[in-house]
Amino acid sequence: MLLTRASEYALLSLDKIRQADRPLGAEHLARELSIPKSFLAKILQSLAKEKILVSHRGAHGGFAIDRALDTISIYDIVLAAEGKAATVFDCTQYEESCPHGIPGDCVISPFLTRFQMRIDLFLHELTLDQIFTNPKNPS
Amino acid sequence: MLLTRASEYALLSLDKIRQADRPLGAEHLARELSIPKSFLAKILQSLAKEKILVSHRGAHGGFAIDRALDTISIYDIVLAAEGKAATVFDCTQYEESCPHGIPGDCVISPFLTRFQMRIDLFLHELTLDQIFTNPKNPS
DNA sequence: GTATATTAGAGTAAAATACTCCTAATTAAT
DNA sequence: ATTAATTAGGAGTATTTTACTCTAATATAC
Repeated sequence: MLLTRASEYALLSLDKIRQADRPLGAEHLARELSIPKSFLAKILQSLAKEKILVSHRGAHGGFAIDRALDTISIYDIVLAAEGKAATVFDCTQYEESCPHGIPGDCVISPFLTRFQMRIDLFLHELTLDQIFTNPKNPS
Repeated sequence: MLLTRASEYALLSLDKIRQADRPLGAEHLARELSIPKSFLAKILQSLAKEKILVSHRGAHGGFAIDRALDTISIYDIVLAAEGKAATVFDCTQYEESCPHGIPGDCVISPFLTRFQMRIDLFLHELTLDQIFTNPKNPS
């Protein structure tokens, strides 16, 4: 799978946070979304570290969004949540056992590069405001 | 990662097989590509089962392609090699712990579906004859 | 009939994923 | 100031997936 639960949880949390008018705590979100609390906390911390969220410590603290939603790409969210970019296939990871010897320079490399570029483009162009069906404008 | 070594090995093998004028054995391919033999054998078997390759048992046996390359999509190759379709994120796998209760029906489902469709389309449209740089027409 | 192959199924080792837990550090309210 | 609420950080663990191996059976060319 290209994405893991970290991205799923990040996106579900961001949907709740964007609808709130105050910071939401990790525990609150975990309860509302039925997500393990300490796992979610880690993910929210990652999002904060990458400036997708702002975190407020202490009582009445929590996480909030202080950027325009159309400046936050899904690419960045996934990158932050997963801790690495979503890749089609990472040759460099198998450096020791690359059939061709030089990772990224075999007959399938052009295909992999093209495929990866498609995905990156899609995720870069897509922003937070685009992916959720707007609750203010229901069917 | 979206793809695993199974797909990598499948594509590398198919490149060799398409260039050969006789069936190539698993052992031969494994040696030439520096791929573990019994693992590659499994993958080739899967490709044969899905009619991407034809296999010939016994002496002078091996694997060959008896279809036009432009009728073999990368989608089918990946499906055969991996034993399942390449998915962005499979909610149904986590059925028991879906935050929303009904897998495939939450706020991120439209995004996931759209993303998956893009990938499927790309892999479906791309065929074996398109991904390799043609050795008969070098730079 | 023997050497050369694929086929089938079960089993295993290593790596990635999906978490937990504990101990700070920080801040709001009292 | 003290306390309660909350994030931050690091280390550790369980489960699942990936990436394989091995053995026995079956088929084929010569």
